[in-house]
Amino acid sequence: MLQSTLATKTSKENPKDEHALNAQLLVRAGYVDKVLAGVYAYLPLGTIVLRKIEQIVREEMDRVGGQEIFMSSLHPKENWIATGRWESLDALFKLTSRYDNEYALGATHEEEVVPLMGKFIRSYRDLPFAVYQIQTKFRDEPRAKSGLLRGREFRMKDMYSFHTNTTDLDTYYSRVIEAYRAVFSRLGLDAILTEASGGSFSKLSHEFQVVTETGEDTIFYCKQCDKAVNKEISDRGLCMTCGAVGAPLRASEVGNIFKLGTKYTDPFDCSFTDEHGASVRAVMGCYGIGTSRLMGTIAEVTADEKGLAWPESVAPFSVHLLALPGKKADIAATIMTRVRSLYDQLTAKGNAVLFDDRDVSAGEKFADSDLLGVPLRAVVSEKTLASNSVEVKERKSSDARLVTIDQFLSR
RNA sequence: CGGGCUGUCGUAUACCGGUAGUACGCUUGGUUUGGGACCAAGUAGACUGGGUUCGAUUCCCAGCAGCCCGACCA
Repeated sequence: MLQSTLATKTSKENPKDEHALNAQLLVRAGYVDKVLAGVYAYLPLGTIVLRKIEQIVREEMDRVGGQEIFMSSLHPKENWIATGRWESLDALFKLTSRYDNEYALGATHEEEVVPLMGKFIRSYRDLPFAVYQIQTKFRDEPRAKSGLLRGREFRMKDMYSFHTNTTDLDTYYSRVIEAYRAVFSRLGLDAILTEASGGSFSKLSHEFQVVTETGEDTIFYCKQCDKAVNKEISDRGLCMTCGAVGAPLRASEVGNIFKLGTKYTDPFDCSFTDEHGASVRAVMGCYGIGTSRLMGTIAEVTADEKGLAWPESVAPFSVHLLALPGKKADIAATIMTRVRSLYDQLTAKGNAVLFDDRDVSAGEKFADSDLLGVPLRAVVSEKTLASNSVEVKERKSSDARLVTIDQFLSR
């Protein structure tokens, strides 16, 4: 799109109410805007990035047989009473209507998905299956912090699998681990499989952790096993596999998976009839990925002192085209004609191009380009046109090179 | 939820118990144009509620909001 028509602008100043790098850069570059502590609005650029992240997650969940659904955010109180979490989950947002009815805002969806899918679980022939959704979650966090890494309203993919027995759950659980690896790999992240506490869900769980100082978790990483253990279950940092002492690292948890067993099928009596005619409780697993936290984490770990630097897979555009028309009116007109034509051709070939056609200084265009973090920058000026070229530079590289327009178009 | 810090033009900041200044932004005009250009003019501000005081943006109290540390959490 044309940068002159982009609905947002960049800012030179860091917002004073943001301390975390991801939030400072995302706000300055106009990807998001803070609404409340831990609550952000997604602007045009941020919406594209979030959507690209969620599409990658969606594709990998589909690949392991997940069926996408979309549950409600407004929940009946009774479901949360049934599991005891109306009282025990401190972070649950509760609200009272003008008719004095009480509701919960969805902090997670076990209380919804079990009664919902339980309506269709009758026979062992109906199992296994997995359903997932990508949705906004609400958690009344006592302390929102670190920009997009810990919000009170945030985006999450949550998948729930239903099985006839724990062996079948174990098999599927392993497949999801591989699906998660694929997600993080496509997002350009090095996510470490980490053994962790199951919290209120189960004895143990697995997390995927991305190493960053802004992260809230401390993990002990074992190089030999390429695995880690969360400090919450191992104060001494011993590897759960080989027993070696791991290196302590700060990390951001971008995924978390649990074997729930019958913890949630019990209270809702979610059962099926087995081959022998007996009624058996269904067994569950649940699998979360915080997609808005992922956006913050990617921003955080890829940024440099000049700004954001998105990996191609989630970047809002693949090419940032800068026109530097210069001061001579006749030459400037020629340059703008040529660069508009180049923009049209790139777009026609399916490139997502951000075209800086604004009438601002070259320095401002370069600075904005670095801040926005589009993976490839292409500059057209009097100099480059003299050799019928564009100057190309990867955001993460400091070397620019001249490439002929034909080569650039056929890259 | 405990502890600490902070609330001033759109943004970032300064000063002050006596009519609030600077920079950026924005508007207009002119000069500029390969790393956030320059000149001129204009634009716009003290979180809310109490209290002290002749007078409060400044001091005190409360509320609200934000940030940081801790506890908690995807």
